[in-house]
Amino acid sequence: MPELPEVETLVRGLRDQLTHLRFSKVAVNLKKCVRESPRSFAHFLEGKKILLVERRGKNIIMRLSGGNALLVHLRMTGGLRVVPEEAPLEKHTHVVFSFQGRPWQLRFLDPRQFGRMGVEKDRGRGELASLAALGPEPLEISSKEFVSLVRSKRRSLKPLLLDQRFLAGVGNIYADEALHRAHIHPRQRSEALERRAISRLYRALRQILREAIRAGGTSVRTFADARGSAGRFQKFLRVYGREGEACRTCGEAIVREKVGGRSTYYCPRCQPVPRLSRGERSEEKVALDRGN
DNA sequence: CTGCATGTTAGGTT
DNA sequence: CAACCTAACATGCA
Repeated sequence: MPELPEVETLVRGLRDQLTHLRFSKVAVNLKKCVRESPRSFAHFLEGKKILLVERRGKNIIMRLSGGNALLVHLRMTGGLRVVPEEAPLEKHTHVVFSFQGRPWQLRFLDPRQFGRMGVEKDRGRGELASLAALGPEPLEISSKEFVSLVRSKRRSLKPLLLDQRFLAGVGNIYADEALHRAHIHPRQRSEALERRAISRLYRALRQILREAIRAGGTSVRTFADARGSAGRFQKFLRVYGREGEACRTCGEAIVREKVGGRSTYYCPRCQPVPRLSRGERSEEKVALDRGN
């Protein structure tokens, strides 16, 4: 499940191998992966040069000449690999890019077929319309901005962290890991979070993301970098996927629970249930008095 | 066989 | 409008 650190890992590998290359042939085997018709997609790209490879949230952006860009979103199980052209086509290979003067290919694989790509022209200053709604990058936003951003919302923290309009790039794994490191319960309401706790979350989130990038991402199921190597951050996960196992901080059993419709792992001792504010307590009391 | 997992979006409700 | 909920997508795995 590629989130910010996995996409960043992939982008770094692609940047090394693809910058300055020119597409020679683009073959689309599965129509729905590509926003345009396979013909116009391939025709558009063939002959174009890759100027830069970058990341925005969980999106991969390959900048081409004339303000054009190839955008790729891996969703849940998508992957990009650079392989020798003679390598046998792996199952679920849906798009194959070849390059002028290079004996290897870039291949897009995706067992679940949720990943999407498309070409797009920017609206000036490199701004891409399909990325306009994304929130700030967690590794670029300042602590001050983060505090006011959290304060501007009235939601539980877990679904808030997963909302790409709030912050770009955080997914289920790193949301849980950051909340655990910051000692904050996933159901804690953003509007009731004190400044010190918001700062803790800010630091925890950034630390986790940086460490995960350094480890080459987390490979829980399928993630691999551009050369096909797995990440190493799964060894450092403290809560994600560890239901029933001992918390590495306090020994308590890690709990799994749905929050905002998503599986959420946390330590009930390190991340205590948020204390209700005065107003919420009285509402609770009214509900109890009504016989709930 | 059943149900569940992931990320996103669309659609509807509160 | 903001927040929230559910379904849909396709496949592999327990």
